[in-house]
Amino acid sequence: MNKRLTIKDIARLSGVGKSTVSRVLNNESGVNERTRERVEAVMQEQGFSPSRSARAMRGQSDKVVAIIVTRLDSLSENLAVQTMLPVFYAEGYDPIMMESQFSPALIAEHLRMLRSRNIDGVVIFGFSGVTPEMLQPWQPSLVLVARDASGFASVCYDDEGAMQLLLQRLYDMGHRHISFLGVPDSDITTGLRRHQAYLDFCARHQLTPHVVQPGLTMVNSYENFTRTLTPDTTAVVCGTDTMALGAGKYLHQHPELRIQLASIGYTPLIAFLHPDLVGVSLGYAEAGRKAAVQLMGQITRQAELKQIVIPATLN
Amino acid sequence: MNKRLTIKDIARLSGVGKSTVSRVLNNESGVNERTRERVEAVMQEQGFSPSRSARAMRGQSDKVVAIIVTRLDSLSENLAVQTMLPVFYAEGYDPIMMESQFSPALIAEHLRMLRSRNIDGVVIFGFSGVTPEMLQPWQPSLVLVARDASGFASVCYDDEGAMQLLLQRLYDMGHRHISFLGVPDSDITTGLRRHQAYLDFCARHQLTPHVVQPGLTMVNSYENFTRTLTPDTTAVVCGTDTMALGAGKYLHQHPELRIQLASIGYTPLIAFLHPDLVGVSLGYAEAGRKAAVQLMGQITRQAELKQIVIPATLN
DNA sequence: CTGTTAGCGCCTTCAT
DNA sequence: ATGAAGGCGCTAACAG
Repeated sequence: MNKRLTIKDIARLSGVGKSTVSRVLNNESGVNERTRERVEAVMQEQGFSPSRSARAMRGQSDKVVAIIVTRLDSLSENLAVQTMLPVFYAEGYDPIMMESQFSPALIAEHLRMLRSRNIDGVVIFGFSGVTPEMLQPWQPSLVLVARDASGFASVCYDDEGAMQLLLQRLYDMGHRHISFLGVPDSDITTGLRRHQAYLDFCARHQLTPHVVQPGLTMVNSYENFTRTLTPDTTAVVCGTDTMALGAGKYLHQHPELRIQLASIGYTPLIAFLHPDLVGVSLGYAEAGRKAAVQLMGQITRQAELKQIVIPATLN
Repeated sequence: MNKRLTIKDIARLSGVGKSTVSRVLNNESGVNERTRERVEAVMQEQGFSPSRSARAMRGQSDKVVAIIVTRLDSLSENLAVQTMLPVFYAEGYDPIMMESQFSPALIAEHLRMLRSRNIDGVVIFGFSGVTPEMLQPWQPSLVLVARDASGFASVCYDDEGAMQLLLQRLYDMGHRHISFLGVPDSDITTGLRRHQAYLDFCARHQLTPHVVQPGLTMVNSYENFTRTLTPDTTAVVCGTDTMALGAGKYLHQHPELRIQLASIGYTPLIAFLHPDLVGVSLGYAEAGRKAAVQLMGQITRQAELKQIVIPATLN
């Protein structure tokens, strides 16, 4: 590892002082155009890049942000992270990743190590169990995704809107007996909110609700699918695409049942396996981008702590 | 943001000199036990943690490694990354993530920015297109996953072994006419190697091979499934679990075909949708852990550049 | 406009 | 066993 060159070297090589090099580096005004060009040329040809640690020490920030996902193999979160990375890199920030595994204790531990690590900001994918108290110290430099909490910046999905979109479409298709196969209410967003939106729609349109909330896995959904069926049922809305997969398997095995399936969450897999399922997309990519931009705003420009809602779209 | 305390503060608070605090911090020998305890107590109660940037500048490393995945939403890579993260954190290294999107150009660009960023090491998930030349500068502090290259440390899956395992099982079940539905040979590992292993097995057991390699997507596999069928065919091995999903959809739609499905790659989803598919696991979790340990070894202990192969296991 | 001079927080001789 | 002093690469006053 030959020693990297420093601004001092660049200064010497281009016959100027260190500070001038520093000014060029930071695009500061007040540098002779000729000098600037000369210095930049030298930096180019030497492939010079300033030491982050040194800059970090002088200023305050390491230019590092953390992204805490619930699980690395969560498809929806991945789609969001995918769009945040470029935003962070574009602003010169390094994103480090951590997994919370749905454990508040782990979140707390991670946040502790992040503080000692002098991180600039955090994006946290929320879940039932993260309390505002534990996030408090990070409030100014934190963006919550998929959950909201008063006083915190957040990017949320429009659960009500998504369910509304789905049901309206089914209604327009002529369905009047639509069952709900969802996640238990213990999960605020994927469970309670979607459940509630379903009930609301039914009330508004004088439909008789029929609800089953067996759990959140494919197996839960598969094994309890029959419970969603009344003699009149013509359509079933699933709370998540995972549940739709469970329901879909049942329907594949019972082709005689002519039930229209619908679900919140539309993945390539679902589209492939169940082409005529009615799905809404929650806008993960959009959410990721917005969250990253919001965090950058908070960190670099003291932007206000907005609570953003991503609109859902029918597929 | 109240300014963090420094070793100077700790020194003052515990009535010793900066250097003593530094020694305690680094567990250096030659410090009076009493003094050490006192200093440690103060650090504890003040919740002190040294500035990484300052240490980094003072010659040590930033303790940052990069993980370059092909795509964040690759399930197999996620499973591997999942096990590497804890290893890195345990050694005090921060893992930053990047996506190559199967683009050699992107890899090159990332590596360039990583060098300027003064990263300590890199894990790269390989794919056809990454050439040893572009990796050369990182050779001592690089671990390749899913590909190998002479002179580089790597952690690979046992494609031949996996295929062998699969075919042997089918053979033991009595199948003598087994078709291969795989990825094109342009992909060295998931395509060529598995294809070759299939041919080898057929030759050894005097079976007539029947090969179809339409592409790597579910749709490719679904639309070309019939081409795998000869009048005698009783089983089909799929090169990847993705292809198995395509084949599985076709079979679900044609229950009259009694074809035994098998595939390399065994996911919870496959297990759920096709319980009687014969699958082998490539050992992603194991691979991730090994890769991380190997990289740490190279960085902190100049460990030799081993080429590790993870054994496949039948499910 | 540009060079000089101080440090930032830490580690490392070198004295004590 | 411990403290004082110097310097890592950079930025931010302050002079010229």
